[in-house]
Amino acid sequence: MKRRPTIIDVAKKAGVSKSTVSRVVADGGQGVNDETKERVLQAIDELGYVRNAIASSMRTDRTNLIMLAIPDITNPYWPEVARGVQDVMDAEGYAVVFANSDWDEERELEYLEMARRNRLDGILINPVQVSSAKLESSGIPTVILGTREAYSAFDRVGADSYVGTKTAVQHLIDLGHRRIGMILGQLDIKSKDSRRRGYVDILKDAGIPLDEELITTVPFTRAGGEAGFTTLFQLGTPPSAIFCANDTIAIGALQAAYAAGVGVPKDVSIIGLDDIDAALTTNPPLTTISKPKYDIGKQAALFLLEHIQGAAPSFPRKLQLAGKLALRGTTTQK
Amino acid sequence: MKRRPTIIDVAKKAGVSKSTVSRVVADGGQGVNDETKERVLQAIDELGYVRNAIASSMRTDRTNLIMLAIPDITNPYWPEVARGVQDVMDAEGYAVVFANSDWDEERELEYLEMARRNRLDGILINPVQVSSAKLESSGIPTVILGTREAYSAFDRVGADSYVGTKTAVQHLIDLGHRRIGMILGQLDIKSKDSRRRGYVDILKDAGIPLDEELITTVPFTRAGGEAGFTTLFQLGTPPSAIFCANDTIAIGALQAAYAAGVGVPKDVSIIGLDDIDAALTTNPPLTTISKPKYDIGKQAALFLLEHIQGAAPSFPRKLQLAGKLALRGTTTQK
DNA sequence: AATAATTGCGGGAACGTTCCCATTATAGCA
DNA sequence: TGCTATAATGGGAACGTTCCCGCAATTATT
Repeated sequence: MKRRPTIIDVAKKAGVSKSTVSRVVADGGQGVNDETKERVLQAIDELGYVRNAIASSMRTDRTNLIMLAIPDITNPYWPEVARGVQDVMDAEGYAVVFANSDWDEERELEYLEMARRNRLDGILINPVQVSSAKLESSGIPTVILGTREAYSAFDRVGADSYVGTKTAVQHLIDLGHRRIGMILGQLDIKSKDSRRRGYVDILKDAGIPLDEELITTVPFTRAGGEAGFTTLFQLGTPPSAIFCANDTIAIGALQAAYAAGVGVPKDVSIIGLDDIDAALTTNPPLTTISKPKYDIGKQAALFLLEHIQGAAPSFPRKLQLAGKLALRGTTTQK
Repeated sequence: MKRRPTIIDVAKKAGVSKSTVSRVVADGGQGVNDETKERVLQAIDELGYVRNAIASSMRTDRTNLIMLAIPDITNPYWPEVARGVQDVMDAEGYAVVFANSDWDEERELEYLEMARRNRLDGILINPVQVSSAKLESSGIPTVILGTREAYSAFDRVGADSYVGTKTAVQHLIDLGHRRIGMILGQLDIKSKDSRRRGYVDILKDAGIPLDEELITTVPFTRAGGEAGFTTLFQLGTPPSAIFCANDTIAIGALQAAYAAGVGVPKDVSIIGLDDIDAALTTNPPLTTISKPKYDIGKQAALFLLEHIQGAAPSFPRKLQLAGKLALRGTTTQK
């Protein structure tokens, strides 16, 4: 294995000191006159010198690497968020390490340890079970994806599910629906669900009495959506419209309706939340609240850059990006 | 900023040399007796020492980092491949940096440069335009995702689109179809298309004459699929079945059929390639050839590990994983 | 019992860069 | 003209770990 040229080799060839080469390579030539700089760049070219970021990191304690820790990259919500993160960080010279927590605390902790060991400059995480204290004690700048109150000590960026839910249910009310079902997704985390609050509040605003039997809770899967639809349609008076906690559930409900010979949107309107890719491929295409996934990733990355660069305010921020109604084919007037 | 404890601090506290601490931390205690090892581990615990992987890398020239370079993480084909890569590398203690080439050579080259600068241990890449010579000159162990002949000097892992196409068209033939259309996807790369070869060969095997007007080429988008369907259905004698170059095109064709009042599968059977998530959400669910995306990622990662560990054979390997027919709702007997 | 091999441990040097302080020459100001 | 400030450059040390060789003690072999 041929030894790679170092800054010392470049210095010798250009007839300058290693400090001067470093000034050209790391500081863009600041403090070096143009003639000297040219000599150095030429020597770099002739030798095929490639800077060693590991050695730089030893001295600077900066790696230009961050971690994006999410539950699972194959979940259709996350690739677009990831893309927003990557585009911002890439433009600033950072590389992004991806980690899948699989909704498991032990994995979350292992990745935290990896981040510490590798001296990563920052962490973007959609935490599942890891405690806020553990995140803080890593000593690495961290921004939370999602807006859970358990992490209120950190900057948080997420979608506003409360407002998204209200928008969705308002859309159904505007279409004349009064008997509106809701299929909630079940999480391991016992959190106060913003979707439920949004639904309850918008019904109250509209003067529609709350009927608990119109609310059912299922796993966040398509099969869960199918089960939820079946439950709601076995009621004495089924709902004329259903709000689903996310698109995956909504697609399951849509498929269950088709299988049961219930017309969508003719007999029941269905609306989701998220606007994943598949929402455009159903028949009819799914009406949903579109979460700005790319912008969530982008904004979280911008917050993290501020922390890394020491420019973040000392108080934690909570940024909730509003979703927009994506009116397609699964909702219609009662 | 409090200085973090180093191996020297641990050595002092445990009453041993730094070499002994290193043997405990890096070699699992090999060459250190149990009593000494326990003293070192206790000192590590009390001091909260965290190993510095950057310093290790300086000495070992190993980072335990690899790069996964793909065109775009938001393309529904790639998250599952990525997941296969991550699960294998994660289990071996490697972290994975993700890169999006956006089908642009300049970006590909920039990421290669980043990989060199950061002394990454390996590269997994679905190359678009970057040359084989450039990949070789990086000096970093590299495995190709996909099986393009332009990269025959490297180990390659991909799906067998030739066999996949033959399987799909054979399925249509078995259902009695003889007038079988094909919507091909257009790439910037002028490659000999294995899908086209598979189609031509299987028709010849079945004694069905090739009719060029049954072949149309569109962009790899849903809109492309719509346009391709429209073209084929404007023929004097439309096909009774259509093979689509990937699921995204197939979903577009399915939507165009619905919009044109053409029944699927009653009036035309449609089959895709890939088995992306959305294939399960169409109505009817898409019959397709399921590429083993997770296994492609996994196998490529296993090859890369062999290269990193110096255990790879000196001849390049080409591994093509067969797809399987996923029989759903868009194909039926003529 | 003597010699050879193995085990356990320590200290110096290497890895490749950045930072800091010192020196010299040049430019600017009183 | 003399003094001060600035620009350009160089060399030593730091960053935190691993590797290598040497030494001493213990175990195994002849």
